[in-house]
This record gives sequence, structure tokens and C-alpha cells, in this order.
Amino acid sequence: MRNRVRVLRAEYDLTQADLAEKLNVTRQTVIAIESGKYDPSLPLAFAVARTFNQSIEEIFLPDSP
Amino acid sequence: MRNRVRVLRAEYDLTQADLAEKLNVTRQTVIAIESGKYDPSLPLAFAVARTFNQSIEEIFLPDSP
DNA sequence: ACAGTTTGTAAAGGACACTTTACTTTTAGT
DNA sequence: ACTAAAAGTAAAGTGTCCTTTACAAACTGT
Repeated sequence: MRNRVRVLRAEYDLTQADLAEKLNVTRQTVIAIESGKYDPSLPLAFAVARTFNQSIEEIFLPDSP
Repeated sequence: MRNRVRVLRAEYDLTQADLAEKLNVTRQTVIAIESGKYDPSLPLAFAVARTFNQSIEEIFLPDSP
């Protein structure tokens, strides 16, 4: 599943460490999600969506929609 | 995180086994999600949303919104 | 009451999500 | 060019998501 976290983080002018703190996860987790290593859990996806004021569907994009 | 899977499944008149098949998971997974034992992965949450023609946010409800 | 369907419970195993720690590479400012 | 900040990489450990298997309990219709 692709996602727009990296570009949204850039729009909000946040470092990976900044975002990690807002999401209450470690920077490693942010890196893993941005790089597509794995998908976030559903609660974390909600936290990302809240942080960027968008819906989960606007940020995370299933491979075969 | 609460969810409306059980009621949506009832509206669509599906058994747990029916829904499991549509979602390509086991019945155990449907049971666990309906009973709140754990949250679905993000890809599975997308599959649930597609199945019921609703957004993830309409079906899954974070505890502290 | 009985049989068949649906739902619930449990336990062990594998893969994924996330953490912690530590180190390297890249980028940006002076 | 130097430094500091930011981003990347890696590895081991823990807990969650999902599977498989098996059996028990509840509901439905005849």
C-alpha cells in the first residue's frame, strides 16, 4: 500500500522526529511507513490522518483499489 | 477501537463465514474484529470498507477522537 | 427433539508492527 | 570545509494480527 506521508510531512514542515513525537511512535516507525516497509496499524493510520487533517483514504492508497 | 462490523454484516445479511470469504480472511479473524479482540490491519480495514461501501472512518471509531 | 447452521472459545504458530540502540550517510547553513 | 541537523540502515526483542485446527454452545427450521 502506497502513502503520502512523506509529502504531507514536507507540507507541514516536520522532521521525521517531529512527526514521530506527534504520533507517539519512534522515528524508526515513521521511516518504515514512509519507505513502505510496512503499513501502519489502524490506530496509527487514524493518528496520521488526524495530524494531517485528511481522511485515511486520502493518505493511504491500496495497491489494487 | 470500536467498530460497526457486526451491524453492517447484519444489514448485508452475511454470516461470519460469508464475510470472511469476501475479505479473504478466516472466520476467526472476523470474530476477533467484531468482538474487539484486536483491530484489523490497515489493508483489511480497507477491504471491510469496500465490502460495506463506506469509508474506514464510518466503520471504525477510535476510542479518543 | 433432532439435525444443520451459525456463533463462540481456545491454543499454538508464523508474519507483521513497533521499540530500542547504535551507527552511517546525506543535507543545509555558516 | 566544518558542523549540526536530518535522514537512512541494521539487528534483536516484544507484542499484535492472522492462521489453522478443534471443539462447544446457541440458534433455526422441520
